[in-house]
Amino acid sequence: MLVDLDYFYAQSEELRNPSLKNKPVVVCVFSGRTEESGAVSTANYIARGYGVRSGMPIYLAKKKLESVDAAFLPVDEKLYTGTSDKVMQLLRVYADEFEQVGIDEAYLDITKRVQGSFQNAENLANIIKSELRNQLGLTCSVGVGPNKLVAKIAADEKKPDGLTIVEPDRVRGFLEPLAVDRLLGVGLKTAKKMAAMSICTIGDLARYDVQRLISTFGRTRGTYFHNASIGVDDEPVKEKGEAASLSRIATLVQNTSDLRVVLEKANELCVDLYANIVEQKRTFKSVSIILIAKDLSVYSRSRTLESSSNSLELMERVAGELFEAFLSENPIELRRVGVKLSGLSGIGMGQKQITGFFGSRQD
DNA sequence: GTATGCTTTCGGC
DNA sequence: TTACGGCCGAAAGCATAC
Repeated sequence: MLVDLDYFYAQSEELRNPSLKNKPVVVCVFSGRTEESGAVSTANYIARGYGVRSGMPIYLAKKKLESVDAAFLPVDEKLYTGTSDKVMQLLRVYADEFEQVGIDEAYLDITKRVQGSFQNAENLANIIKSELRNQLGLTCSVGVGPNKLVAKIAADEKKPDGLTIVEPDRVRGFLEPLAVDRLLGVGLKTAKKMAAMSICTIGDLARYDVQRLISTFGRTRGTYFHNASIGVDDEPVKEKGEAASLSRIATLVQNTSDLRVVLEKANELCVDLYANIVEQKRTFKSVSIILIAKDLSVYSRSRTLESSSNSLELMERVAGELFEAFLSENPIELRRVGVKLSGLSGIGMGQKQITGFFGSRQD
């Protein structure tokens, strides 16, 4: 079962301030460049009715709502994390195995407790929906299926406040007419590539020769696409560990190719990241930089250290060198810059390394 | 050949 | 027609090690 909270950020705002419920609510990431620059994070369904969508420039969302009394609110991550924690605590109780995905979704393996019965699963889904509504005042959309892949697509089928059950013998028929981009891993680029191969629906994909898929998309993705198209998926519902990377990205006040301006911002991001790794008592092994040009094209560069570190000075130095090297080779105007730390591990360390070590001894 | 590590890009929310 | 965030993980593509 997949439980997906509806228009989560905007719904959290409605929960805090119920007077928002009868008007368009647009939760925005303001970049700080000008009064209105930035993008829409989430909008409630009233705003969506006016054509507002996630990722849309705020300017455009305002234009679509210019004649309406609408609320444009800045993201309040603390509020949403608090709401999310309560939701997850509630959901966890109903699962044999539980896996939170992002801030607003969770997979629940309920096979054992419903004894494999989809009728029992439907009843449980309805109980969960009522509990979320009555205890927390939130609506969600739920998908139930024989595996994670089908549950996910089922949950997307009816929103908001939906419930879609897909029993095993209905899986093929359910997926067949849907657009390929409903599959996880098929975004704009892959969908275009598939369209050029006359693959538009999941059914088209299911009928396509596996070997051709593999030669076009590679072994891993080709096989995945084929299995996904016929609803085959054996990914377990499994608790996630700590995040493997930590990043900060920010928009510059003006586009620039001036290294000094970039480094000033980069160092701010490093300080923020440093506070985070100190708080989490973690170290980093790689430092990456992310560069977004004025035309919104994205670049990244990274360097792996010889040993793990928790030093702010080293982080700033490596990021600085990467920016310097990039800009001297590509003197382009930048709009946004970011810094990412990966290869994260706890200080003292070694859980992963130790299991990896013993695991590799077997052959 | 297979496994592993690193860098870059893609895609989801 | 333009306009435009901030994260995260997965996978590709390449190099090197076994």
